Amino acid sequence: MKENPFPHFAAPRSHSAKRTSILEAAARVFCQEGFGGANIDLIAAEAGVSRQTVYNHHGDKDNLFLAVVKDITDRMNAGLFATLATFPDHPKDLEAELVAFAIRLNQNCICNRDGKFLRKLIQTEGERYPELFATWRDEGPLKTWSALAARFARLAHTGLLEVEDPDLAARQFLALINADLQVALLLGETPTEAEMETSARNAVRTFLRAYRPRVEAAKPASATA
Amino acid sequence: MKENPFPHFAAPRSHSAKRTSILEAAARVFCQEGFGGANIDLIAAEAGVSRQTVYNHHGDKDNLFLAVVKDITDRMNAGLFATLATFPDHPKDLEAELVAFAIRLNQNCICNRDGKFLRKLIQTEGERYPELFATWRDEGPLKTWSALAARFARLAHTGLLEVEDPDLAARQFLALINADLQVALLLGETPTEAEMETSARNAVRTFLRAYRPRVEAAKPASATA
DNA sequence: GACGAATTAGACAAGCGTGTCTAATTTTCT
DNA sequence: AGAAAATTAGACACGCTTGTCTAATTCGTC
Repeated sequence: MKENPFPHFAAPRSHSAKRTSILEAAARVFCQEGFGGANIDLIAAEAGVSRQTVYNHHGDKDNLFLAVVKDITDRMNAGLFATLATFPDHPKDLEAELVAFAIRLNQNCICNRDGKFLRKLIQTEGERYPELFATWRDEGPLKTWSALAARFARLAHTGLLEVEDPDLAARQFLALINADLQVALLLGETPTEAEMETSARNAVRTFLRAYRPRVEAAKPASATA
Repeated sequence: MKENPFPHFAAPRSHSAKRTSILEAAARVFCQEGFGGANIDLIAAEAGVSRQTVYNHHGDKDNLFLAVVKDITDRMNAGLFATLATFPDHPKDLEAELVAFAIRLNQNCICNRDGKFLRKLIQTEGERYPELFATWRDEGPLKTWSALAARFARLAHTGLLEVEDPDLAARQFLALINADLQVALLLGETPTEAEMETSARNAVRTFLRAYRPRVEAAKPASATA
């Protein structure tokens, strides 16, 4: 059925690949049906695996669900911080680079498959597993906000922005980024690239109108950087 | 078990009151468990009604679910437009009145029980009943945006704001209002009044910094009004 | 008080989903 | 090739849920 081109090197068919496959299928099904409506036979079928194998890998349904959430939150947080690392610390053109950053954030974190899944799982099962998602919140959004706030504070320090409360600025930046996408996201739709770009452009324009220094032009960093 | 103080006047015990009671209980259970996990026995018990009565009023589970969604969306939209009607069209103190309006919006529409239920139901079952929630979107958010946009356009016309795209301003206003509450809402928590007030204040300050006329002071209304 | 309609508790069949077990097969390692 | 481990299909028991049905009871009305 399948020839492995690296028979010596690659064990990755049976065990770990199946594990991944199960987690992905489970994520899909849990998201579409909710925990109560999810069906292990269906998960096994979508993963191309027998039901027993699902039980072998993750004891029972609860355990499988926990594994799915952990898997997604880990990937989500990794993507989040990877994208945060691309924040324009020394911008030549602040507006354009913030727009590009906002687009990356939307594409790689908020609007992608993991983002959609996580949002839905949290909304659906958040009250059933409070501590589970409390962990996620502390490790994900809270740290994201601090990290983003620190970047804005630094930009403020160089005079490019005028920010009293960097944490607030970070939250509002993220809120504005999604202002145009909220309903689509709520309904589970995935915005087009054009929509994400427009949304980012609108958000950054308003953000900068609110947070750019008001009177005298302070533009020291763009040349030195 | 229960004495009716107006035995002549009030028939409203058997039929219509039970109907309401069932819808409320069903809303609670559908929200907590999702459609798949919801249990009609539990709904009947929470409504203080026998299972058969549930089936008498709404044929089957699907029908009951549709009735619940219709009930909530109707109430939600009514509350939304009632609150929109309190928009400060002729403000003495624009910032303070916008803050008060934002608080009303959050308290009466976004953070209340119906708002929470609707958000969760849409997220949970939106893909199962696309046309159902498409109707909601067209009747609710879309009309809300237009209405709010029209108000902002009017304020811009009087010179109190400087708005190029009123629809965008409306979307961003709503996004900013929830910037500080997003995670709590996602997790199904209900923010305290103090949190809602702070969130509203922060939102309006930033909104006005972005949308208040920039250079020459156009402040005709505050004195004349 | 009596009638009719609604409600109730409970039993019931049918179907589905979980989780276990077994025996046969495939895959991986030596 | 041969041993050990993982995977598979299928059967199975068990419990839960939906939706129907019936007989008894309550409620509102006349």
